[in-house]
Amino acid sequence: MLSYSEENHLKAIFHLSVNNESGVSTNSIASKMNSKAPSVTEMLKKLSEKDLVVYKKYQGVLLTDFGRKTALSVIRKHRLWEVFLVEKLNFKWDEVHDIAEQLEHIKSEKLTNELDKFLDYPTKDPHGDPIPNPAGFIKYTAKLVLSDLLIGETGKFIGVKDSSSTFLKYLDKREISLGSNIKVIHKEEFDESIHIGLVETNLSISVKSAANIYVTKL
Amino acid sequence: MLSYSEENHLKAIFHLSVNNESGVSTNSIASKMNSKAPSVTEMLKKLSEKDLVVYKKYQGVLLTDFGRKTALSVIRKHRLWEVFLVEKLNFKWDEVHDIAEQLEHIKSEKLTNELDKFLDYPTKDPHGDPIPNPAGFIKYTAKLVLSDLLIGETGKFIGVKDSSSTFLKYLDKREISLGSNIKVIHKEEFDESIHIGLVETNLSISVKSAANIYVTKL
DNA sequence: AAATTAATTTAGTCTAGCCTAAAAATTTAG
DNA sequence: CTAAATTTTTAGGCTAGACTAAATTAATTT
Repeated sequence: MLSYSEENHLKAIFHLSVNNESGVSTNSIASKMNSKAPSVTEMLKKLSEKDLVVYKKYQGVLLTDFGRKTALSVIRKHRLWEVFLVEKLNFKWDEVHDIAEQLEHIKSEKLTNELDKFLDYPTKDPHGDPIPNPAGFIKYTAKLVLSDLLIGETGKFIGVKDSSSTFLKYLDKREISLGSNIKVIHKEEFDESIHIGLVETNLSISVKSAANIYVTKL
Repeated sequence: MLSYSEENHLKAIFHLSVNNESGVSTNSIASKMNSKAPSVTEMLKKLSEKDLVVYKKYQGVLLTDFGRKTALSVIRKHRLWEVFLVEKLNFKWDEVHDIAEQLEHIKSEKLTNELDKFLDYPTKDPHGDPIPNPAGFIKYTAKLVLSDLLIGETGKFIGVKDSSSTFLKYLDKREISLGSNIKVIHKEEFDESIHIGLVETNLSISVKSAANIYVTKL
């Protein structure tokens, strides 16, 4: 039985592994966990004891298959609960993260699988992130960021990179929502802002925003 | 922000207060919590600091209004989640307790209230226990135990005193379920067993069981 | 390649929550 | 109304998980 802290560390390592095939650093984990390096070192020793990670001093850390599966089970729960909150309890996509952070630690396989069934086996959470299946398999969708589209190209908005409540609320205000088809009309050289067409309406957003919006080319 | 342990102690004190208007003993709390007296003493000091209980050494403990409200908020969540598990996720009434023990600590008033709405404002949990309203008000129903009914009297089964999974499964097997109308046909003097009529069918149960079934006289 | 800088680990401390054993207070009984 | 029994509290210890400060290892720079 893993503690919340152990599960959270596994999750952090999982997310950091995406860009760090060779090993995740102690500091990067500490920064993601809002803790300090010595706390992480101590935890890595414990996770290593339990065969959840492969850890050698000063060498960074990587998940074992078992650790990866465990992390994915937590992520699965997190994302299923997010769907539940939005689909069934009228939450907005910017309100669900903190509650899902709590719910993801509830221990009951039956609960997770019944929830999955109740939600009719969703494949994406409210931010467009894929939901792992019970075996820990994740179906990744090819994606690029909006700012990578060229003028004249159109993409379908399929996810956010920055899922901060601030950014999500901003997207709401601009009426840019998951599933929208976005066409790049023009790129302003001066301030690098990007003029986009949203089905019918045109609007302009910053490169920073555009770099946080995942799209698939149409 | 209260810890799980603090919330659990408040809940235990609340439940024990029902039969102990004058003050709940350290040992009784320890036994309900599956812990030891010194751990309870320590916790009582902390809860007292936070004005959740009134505690004087060697004198037993009672909840303050604030403590009572806090306990009821936890109980409310516990029972709402139980309803959710049974009504929406196909759980049986004997499977929900342990999961609700985890879910009851999730912190989000909005979540609780939206869940309440989603479940259409249930007033009882799957074991017949009343669900406190958001203000912490509980509507108690007059009830007596089945073994208190006299021969010839009929009662409606409205709750269980012993909600152990063993007993609940036993009731399932005997096909005695919440809402059944139960008529006492005969009481066996020899072994004190009670013959009851369940709408049409007649069956016999032990006094022990009958003392764990709450009914209202019809 | 040595020296400086940065990252990581070790050492030692703290708090929450639990425990056992011993002491103190209260209750019960003779 | 004392003496024994019971209950409760205190004292002291343990573990998990966090921290700061110091030491060590690795990486970078000159």
